[in-house]
Amino acid sequence: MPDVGGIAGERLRSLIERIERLEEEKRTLSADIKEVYAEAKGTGFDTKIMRQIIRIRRMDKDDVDEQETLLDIYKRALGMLPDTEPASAAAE
Amino acid sequence: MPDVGGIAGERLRSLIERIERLEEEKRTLSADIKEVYAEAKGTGFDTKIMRQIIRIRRMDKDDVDEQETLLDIYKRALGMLPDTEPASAAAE
Amino acid sequence: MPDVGGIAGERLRSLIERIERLEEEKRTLSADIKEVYAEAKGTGFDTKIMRQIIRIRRMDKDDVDEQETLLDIYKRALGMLPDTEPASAAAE
Amino acid sequence: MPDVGGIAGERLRSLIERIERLEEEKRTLSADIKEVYAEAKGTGFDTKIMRQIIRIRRMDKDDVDEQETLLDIYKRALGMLPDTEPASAAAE
DNA sequence: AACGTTGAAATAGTTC
DNA sequence: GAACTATTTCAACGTT
Repeated sequence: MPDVGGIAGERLRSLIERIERLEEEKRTLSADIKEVYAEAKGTGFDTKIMRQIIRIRRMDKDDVDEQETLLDIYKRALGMLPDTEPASAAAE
Repeated sequence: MPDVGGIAGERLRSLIERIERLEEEKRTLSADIKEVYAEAKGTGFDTKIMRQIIRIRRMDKDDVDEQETLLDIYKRALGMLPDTEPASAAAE
Repeated sequence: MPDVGGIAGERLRSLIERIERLEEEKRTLSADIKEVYAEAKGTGFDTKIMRQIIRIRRMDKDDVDEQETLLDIYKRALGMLPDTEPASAAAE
Repeated sequence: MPDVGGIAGERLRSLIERIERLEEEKRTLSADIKEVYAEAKGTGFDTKIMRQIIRIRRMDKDDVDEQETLLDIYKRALGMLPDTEPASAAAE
């Protein structure tokens, strides 16, 4: 650690508090998700199956994302995209 | 599932999309947190220790007071506390 | 898997059976614990509180000393501890 | 709770210590299982697959057990077993 | 007996 | 790629 108790202490505190805030937001979202599942269950849906569906869709999406990344690489190699911009900027 | 393909299908889709949106937000926050840790590391801090501090602070914050009263009765019965002092006095 | 159907098959079976035996023993112990709780409940004790006490005693026993030294440095930097005292002195 | 600090205290302590001993044994078994998995991994086996196999075998066994229970019920209904004894007399 | 809650197990992700 | 940590999932338990 660079320094104890001085400026570094303040810096560390700031970093930690930023993380704690972000984690708090994550926890809120987790609670929201839990609520939606509870609502779904109350309506008669099987949440275990829902979880599976969501997992599958996420994996499918990852595959698609991966494909798109590859596609961009090829496009760029072919001069179909500018060299300096990220691929996702193309949709802006 | 209450009904397949009709209104229930729409309802299910809606629930799943809500969850997916919330999970996407969570992923964004996770990425943010990761960034802060990377920044901290770049400044020379030990991220492993930082994680421990954050964990400890979180546990400290957890409110256990409401059940301590009952617990004290049992602890006292077990000799884990003196008969005459309140629980919180034990650490003084 | 290193080899299918030959020696590896026997090896695999042996490993799996060892695990299954250990898990069976675990299940027996869980049943024993459940019995003790049932007995306690029959005698008039509040098993929920008992579980809490057991959890607390387990946590108390956990050894965290080795990492406290490093932690103290950081905690001090965060103002969570006085500059001059060791961490362990705070509980004295 | 029946009584605080007197005989009940001793009784409670005894119950808790019995549970703690059983839980300690459980923890030992868990560690043993972990070791076996580590050994398996070291030999080149895929532990994730192993876990699946063990789960499947356990479920199959549960099915068999359930079948046997049903079988007993039918047997009893048919007078092939005495009315007053449970099928698994060994558990008495 | 269904519900929510909690604790353990498994998996995924991250770091070294 | 191996170990550790964090997250997620699954099962058990008490409760209503």
